[in-house]
Amino acid sequence: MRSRGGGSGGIRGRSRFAVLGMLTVEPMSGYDIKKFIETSVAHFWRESYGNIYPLLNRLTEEKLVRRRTQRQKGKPDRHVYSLTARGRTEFLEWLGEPVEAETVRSELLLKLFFGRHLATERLESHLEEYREHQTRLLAALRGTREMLDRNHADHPDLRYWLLTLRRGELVARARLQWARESLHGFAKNPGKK
Amino acid sequence: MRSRGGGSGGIRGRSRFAVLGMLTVEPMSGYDIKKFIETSVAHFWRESYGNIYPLLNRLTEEKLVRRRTQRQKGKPDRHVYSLTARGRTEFLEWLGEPVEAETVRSELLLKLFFGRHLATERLESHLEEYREHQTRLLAALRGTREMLDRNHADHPDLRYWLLTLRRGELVARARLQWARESLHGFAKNPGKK
DNA sequence: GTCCTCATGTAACGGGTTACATGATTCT
DNA sequence: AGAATCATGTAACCCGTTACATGAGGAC
Repeated sequence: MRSRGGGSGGIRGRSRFAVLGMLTVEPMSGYDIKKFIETSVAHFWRESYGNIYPLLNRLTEEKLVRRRTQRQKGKPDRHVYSLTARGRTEFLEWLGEPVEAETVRSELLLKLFFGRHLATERLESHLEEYREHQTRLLAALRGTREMLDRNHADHPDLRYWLLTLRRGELVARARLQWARESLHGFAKNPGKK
Repeated sequence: MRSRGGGSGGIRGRSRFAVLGMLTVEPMSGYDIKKFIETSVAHFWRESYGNIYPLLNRLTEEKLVRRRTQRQKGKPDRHVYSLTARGRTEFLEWLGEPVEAETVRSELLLKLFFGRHLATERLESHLEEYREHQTRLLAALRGTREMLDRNHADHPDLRYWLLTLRRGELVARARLQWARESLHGFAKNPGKK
């Protein structure tokens, strides 16, 4: 019996397709992939180097990507990866499959759920911090959007990138609204409702 | 050097405080905890039995909870856990600490981000499914809210429970709005924007 | 008869993070 | 002088899920 356990979906991890997908944009090194993720999908997806590098090696073994090595002076060799035909096929297959249930976990909500045991000021400071975080996030999203409009107005992926940005903005706004509303609620009625 | 690796926050897992917190509501068995989670915080937190039971054993060893065993006919012994003073203290400590950065990963957004490579119908079906999912979620949240108002109108935790529900509703509505808006966008302009 | 609920637990496994290791170059 | 950027990689380790194992009693 060898198909037990494992995250949420057998042997096919989530990260592999993220990486594969980034390579549909253009050939990149592991380092590039990380940077690109940070400036494009960071609001809904992250990867660490400790995940990316071993992954790229596995993908190379599986012939889903091809590696070209560029020698550099004073720096380690730069490995530029590009999709193979098989890699592209597998990626497209995944892309068409229904989205698997997402595991959501919000530590903030968990803390608020038990908020009765928390001093009102602490509770408010949690909300406060959250509000600030969402504000920063919104600003970052707007920044990204402006950057895209400026630098990538003709990029074939632009439309889809904006789609995800838009969701980020709408959700961040809703969270912001909720944080404000909740803070007002506690300001008016510190002890109880 | 023994404090390497590990999720996001050293040896203190996220689940332990979720479990500890549930026991502030009332003493419960592992089974109860799971059920309670499903009817209260499921929209932002989940736990599996395979996590809960071993966790309760560890918490018992660490003297953060106390176990009472109830014998039953035809069923396994029922273990009812309650917080110890130490357990309560550790829980309250955690409750006051700032919320750690949350890892967000949305497979849907990842797929849409690469949407250029997807046939428009498939892309729409992803959005469609998401829209339905959010609609069901909203209905469930409203159901929970009504249930709370009916059965727990005087529960000391009610206010905080409603707070988390409210966030669930606002965010689900925003996501729903986004899904509709995006579907309209693609209906009008299937090929490109 | 078959399915659901109650009830607890273990084994296997995949996944992903953080910290460490290394080191030249360029910016401040 | 010190920090950040470029660049790749490994080791340790925690976290949590799924599938399996077991079994009585009640509902339909």
